[in-house]
Amino acid sequence: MASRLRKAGLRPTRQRLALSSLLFGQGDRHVTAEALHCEAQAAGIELSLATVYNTLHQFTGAGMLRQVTVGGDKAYFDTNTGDHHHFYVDAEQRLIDIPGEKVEVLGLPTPPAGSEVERVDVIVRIKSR
Amino acid sequence: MASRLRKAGLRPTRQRLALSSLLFGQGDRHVTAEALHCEAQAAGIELSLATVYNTLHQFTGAGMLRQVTVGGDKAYFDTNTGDHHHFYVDAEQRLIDIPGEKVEVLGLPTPPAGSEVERVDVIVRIKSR
DNA sequence: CAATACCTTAGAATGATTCTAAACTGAGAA
DNA sequence: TTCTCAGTTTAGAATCATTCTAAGGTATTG
Repeated sequence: MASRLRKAGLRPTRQRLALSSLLFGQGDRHVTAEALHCEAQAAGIELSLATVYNTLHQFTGAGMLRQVTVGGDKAYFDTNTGDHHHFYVDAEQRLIDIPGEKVEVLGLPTPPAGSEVERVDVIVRIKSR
Repeated sequence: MASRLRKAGLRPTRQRLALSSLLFGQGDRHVTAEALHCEAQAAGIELSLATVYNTLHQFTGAGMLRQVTVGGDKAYFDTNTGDHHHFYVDAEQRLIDIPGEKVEVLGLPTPPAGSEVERVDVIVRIKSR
């Protein structure tokens, strides 16, 4: 775990190690800063909300997380950085992964001259019937 | 213009008429509340920012606008409510429409039991090369 | 162990958006 | 026309996620 941080140029501090294990110790997760902070506190880890924000951004910069934007008021961080998309359950403000291999987006125009595609996000907004 | 508002169950007030003409008087537009407010002021229309927010939401509720979420800190409102997608130019925080007819999203899994698809948003994030 | 560059943090600051409560106004009734 | 009232507007306060500041810790290297 520490080596993973070192490889990213980040010192393996107590706080970063703790957040790493919360984030990457289980399967794929979608967390908000606030939620992760609560979870850490509940696990007996003392750290400030600012540190959670810092860490999430540093991990994102290092490619260990991806930020997902769905439009609620909060930002989500996804531990799955591979090619995939999302269902978004509006009523519960919850994200569900959609594996990327199966999905294909056809017919996109070429981007404006001088620019290139960085990423294609597909968000399927769903509501209960 | 007034009839359009009446049809939506909204009184055609001075403020709503003015914002309507700014929004729908030209081609398709992507605006933020702040930007629309500035534009109105520049056009000599006195109204409060709160009214701009109220109006944008009412128009959205009436299906005259669609809210687009790209993840900056502001919300965008799109006068094009038809089937289409977006390029998002991160560096300029600017949206560009992608006509919907050409684009096809294949292979999406069926949504979780009891829920149904409300909308599929495709956002192509582009950066300058 | 000492030096130092990197980290963490409490609390303040920011900025978009929403809320509140009071004043205003369109539209139908009288 | 005037009255009435539900629907509107609004200034300013309040909220809330997020970022900033500056002061105090802590890995790491020599």
